Amino acid sequence: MSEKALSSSQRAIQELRERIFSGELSAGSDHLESELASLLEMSRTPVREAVLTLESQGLLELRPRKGVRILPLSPDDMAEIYDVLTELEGLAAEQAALAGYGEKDLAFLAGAIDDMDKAIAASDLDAWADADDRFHAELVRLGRNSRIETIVGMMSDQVRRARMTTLFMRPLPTKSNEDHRKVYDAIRNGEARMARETHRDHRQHAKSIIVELLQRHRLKYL
Amino acid sequence: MSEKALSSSQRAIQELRERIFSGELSAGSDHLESELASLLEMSRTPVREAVLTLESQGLLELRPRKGVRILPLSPDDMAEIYDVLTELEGLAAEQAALAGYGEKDLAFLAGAIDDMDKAIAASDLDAWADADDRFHAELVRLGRNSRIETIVGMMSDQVRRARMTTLFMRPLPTKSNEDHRKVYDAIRNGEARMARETHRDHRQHAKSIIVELLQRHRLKYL
DNA sequence: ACATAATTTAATGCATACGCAAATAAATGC
DNA sequence: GCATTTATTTGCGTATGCATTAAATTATGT
Repeated sequence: MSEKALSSSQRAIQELRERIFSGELSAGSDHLESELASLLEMSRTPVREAVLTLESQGLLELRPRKGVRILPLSPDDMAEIYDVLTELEGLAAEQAALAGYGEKDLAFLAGAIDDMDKAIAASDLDAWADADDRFHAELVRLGRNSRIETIVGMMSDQVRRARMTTLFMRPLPTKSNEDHRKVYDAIRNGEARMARETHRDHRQHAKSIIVELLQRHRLKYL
Repeated sequence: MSEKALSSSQRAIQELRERIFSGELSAGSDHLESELASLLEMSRTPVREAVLTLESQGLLELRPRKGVRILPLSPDDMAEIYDVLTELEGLAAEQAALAGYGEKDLAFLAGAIDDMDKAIAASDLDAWADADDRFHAELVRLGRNSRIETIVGMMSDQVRRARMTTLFMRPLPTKSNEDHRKVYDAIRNGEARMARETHRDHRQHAKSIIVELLQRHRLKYL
């Protein structure tokens, strides 16, 4: 078997991430290093390293003597993040279109789109969100820019927790998949400009929906 | 006086950065944690923290038992980074134009442009690079997206060392400032699309010059 | 009673120590 | 002489303890 004995700091990163996404460590809450250490049943050292890493990824903030604060996201933060995603994924879509991928290369992307259809048919929002993540991650991968992959990954993480909430507040994203298919087709046909602009519009649309939703519900922070 | 006693890990980050940019820690070189610790005259703990931070910023890489490697940049890396800068600064320029800044708000930006002119007149490339940095940093600041500021800062750091080399290999960037002024004017006049596209072209032009320069000189890594 | 100073508390930043695992060198077998 | 095994070294990951310093609390003077 491939039993991978991962180090304590790796485990700390992983477990803290999970607990942040699940909401067990809720946005805005403060936690002492020693508290997290005993929670994860390890010493402060690996926790500290994990916390530094997660800070650089924008998930939390170190406030000396106050503890580690899980960063809340305001509507403005969401807008910022979606703007970054719009630009970088837009470029990725363009580059993917220019790469001249064949059907086989795009099979995974197509699969994610199909999965989203299925999830919508089954009204399974978690499955939809999962497939949506795969679509966006794969799109960026096809763009072949490792920096963009990293940045988009970080930004996606930051909105993951907040999206959980908003996902259940809005109607089923049935129209969303039309956009995805348009992006797919543009990439498949090498229409770079079309791929970029279609995806841009898609993301900007998502941004406005979410930001308005948050503001309408007076959710100052998530 | 404002003597700010900064912590050892802060100092480690700062000093390591300086030594990376100066080339004292050259690209591709490996260094043991203990080696860096004695270099900075502190224990391994703060260097370790600094090294983790710098790794997340893309300046170096941790290779267990091999030491920390100062990351070299290939022409492809430069292309990746410039693509990211193009997109995000382009958006920043657009947003800055939409913000409706007055002359006072843009004074710092104008100052940087003037400094570049002076530097070129004096053939002072270091001063030019410095003013160019200020221009780009200020542009991004005016775009009012803290994530973009952070990312652009990181990407600029990554190319800083490499740019030192290329700067002295190419002709004086006299034309460059025409672009800067066009961007300035577009922002000043609220011409969002113009601001974005002018700046995009500017960055893409810089990208092609540098990448071709590196390839022509067969510089595989910097 | 209020403001300020002194004292205590407690969380962090850092140094140090140690065990493990990987890399290297030495030794043994064929 | 080469390969394989065993010993040795060495760098890293983690734990732990202490020093530092910011915050909280109490004390003191007006």
